[in-house]
Amino acid sequence: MERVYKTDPDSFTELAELLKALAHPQRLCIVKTLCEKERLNVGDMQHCLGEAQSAVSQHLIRLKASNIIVGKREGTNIYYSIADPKVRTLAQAVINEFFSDKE
Amino acid sequence: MERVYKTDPDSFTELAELLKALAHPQRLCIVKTLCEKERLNVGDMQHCLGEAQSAVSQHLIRLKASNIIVGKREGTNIYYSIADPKVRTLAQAVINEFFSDKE
DNA sequence: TGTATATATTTGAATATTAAGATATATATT
DNA sequence: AATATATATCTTAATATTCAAATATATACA
Repeated sequence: MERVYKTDPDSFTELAELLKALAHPQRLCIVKTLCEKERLNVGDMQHCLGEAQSAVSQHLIRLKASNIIVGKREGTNIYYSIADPKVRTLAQAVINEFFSDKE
Repeated sequence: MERVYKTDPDSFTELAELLKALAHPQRLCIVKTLCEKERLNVGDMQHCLGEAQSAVSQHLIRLKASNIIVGKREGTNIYYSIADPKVRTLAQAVINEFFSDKE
């Protein structure tokens, strides 16, 4: 009996987690905007998303837990930004690829 | 009161669905391999994944439902392949981006 | 027709995700 | 200290995902 190919699903666990964290309309919206704007506080995102405060906050926590964003407190606000260049590149690649050539 | 930005989360619904379908280790494994091999039948994937037949079948159905793959019956086998070039490009971009520069 | 092989579907249980409302915490200002 | 603002956490209910086992279907072949 012959194996046609051999690949290890375990090696995809981390990427699957990352994609899962991105795979939500509001989180994608947050990430895309952060890719463009560098940093935003939660209130700004609420305006953008038209979402309940707790919902936005939970999405941010999810994104932070997946190391997609980081938050920095400044006074009463917390400013979020993309955690690292690699994530930014990946997120932008996905979004651009998807929205490009909608011909 | 001033809006800092305005983006519509709804426009991300479709992309979120796509990413959600990809966001599973075994499905990523399937998709990556299909990107490289053009086409595979279910039995081959089972060998690759080391998964129960029903699990593999259900992942394939999920991927098919999200228009990521298509299946073509040939006799007793069903051969799956990536549904369209755009999905292939996107999937490859994600995977390459993620696994590249693991320096 | 009967049987083997490849694949799909159904079902059920465990777990995860989501959203909303209520409450809590941290900081700032008076 | 009291109050306001920004954000987080907890709780609950609804919904979705996952996997495995059992069963069903489709094709091929004797």
